[in-house]
Amino acid sequence: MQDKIAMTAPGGEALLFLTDDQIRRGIEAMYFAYRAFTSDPDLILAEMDYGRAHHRALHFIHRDPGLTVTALLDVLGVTKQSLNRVLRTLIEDGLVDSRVGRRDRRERQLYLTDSGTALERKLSETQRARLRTAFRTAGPQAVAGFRQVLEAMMDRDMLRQYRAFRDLPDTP
Amino acid sequence: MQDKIAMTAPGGEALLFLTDDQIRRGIEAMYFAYRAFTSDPDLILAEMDYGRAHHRALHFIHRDPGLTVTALLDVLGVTKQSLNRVLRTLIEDGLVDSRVGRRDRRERQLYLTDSGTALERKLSETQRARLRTAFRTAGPQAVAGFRQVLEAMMDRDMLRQYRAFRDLPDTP
DNA sequence: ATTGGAAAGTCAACACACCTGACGTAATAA
DNA sequence: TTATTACGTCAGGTGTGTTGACTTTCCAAT
Repeated sequence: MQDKIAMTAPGGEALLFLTDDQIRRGIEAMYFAYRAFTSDPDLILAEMDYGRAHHRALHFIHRDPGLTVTALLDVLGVTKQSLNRVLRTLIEDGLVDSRVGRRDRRERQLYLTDSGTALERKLSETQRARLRTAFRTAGPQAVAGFRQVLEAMMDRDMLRQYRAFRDLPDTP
Repeated sequence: MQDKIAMTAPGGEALLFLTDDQIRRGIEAMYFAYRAFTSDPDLILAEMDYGRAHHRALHFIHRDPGLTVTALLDVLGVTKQSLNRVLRTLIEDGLVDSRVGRRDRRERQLYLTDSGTALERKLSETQRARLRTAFRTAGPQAVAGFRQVLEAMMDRDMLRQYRAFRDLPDTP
């Protein structure tokens, strides 16, 4: 059941977990797991003519209420034209509130409305449920390894974004 | 550095790794890691008017040479119209060879040509390099956990596809 | 031998999410 | 005053996915 993961003596060369085949299995694991991971919210989103981009915007606005458009652009890594289309529909539909920046009035600070919060919760709950089950099944040690490997895969920029939010207040 | 992962006595309730915040971090880890994971091949693909769909087709044809269109459709989980557009360009460009099925002459069996093999290798090498580095950094225990959690996240169908290829010959 | 149906391929039309480039407006900073 | 930044928008394009309708090829059962 458990793959044999073995190391020879320190400095050894036969690191079974670095085999080409093991690496290939890692690649496919990423592919299939990510597909499963996005499938649940995709079903909900499709019903309301939204896509993953809407989900991502809701997620990061929820995580850091009051963040500016530029900050959101930065964390998502897309162009402003692309984000704007998504953001406009979310604002029109009353899920996101765009307020003039407090320090700098050029900036727009983004907040979820009540219904925006509700949809974000509904979408992420499906993913949380999946991850919770997977975490429980795999156990704490595996979860630690899961996060270690994923973090080691990230580029520096992404790792920075990933680590950025530890103890932020919910309302600035 | 290392997140505190703790369990109380068996049957305990304070499973820190199942905290809502820990789950959220898991969600973001998936998002950022997958983005990093696909960014390298995306750069290469963009240069040649290809996309991820082309990469995925090349990958699975490489993994299981001679598989039928239906089998590929099944593993990719897309419609035949969608796959066909991709497959047609790959065949036209001489990267994939489509041969009439041996058992059933209605079927098409798919093979990579030499240049197809070369491109698949070029694309996957970027991912393998990233994963190899991440695996080496995180260590064998973490890699085991990484795979355990990802497998636990998959749907049954995907897990079946994922497990399907262990000791297949390269040429049927 | 004819028929039913599966496998494969094709055409059309559409939606979504990304992109580049160019332009305009408002507000801060030099 | 001028330059820069932040934001929004128009236009045009690509890749990937969808439904629906249709034809051709071919195996298999009647």
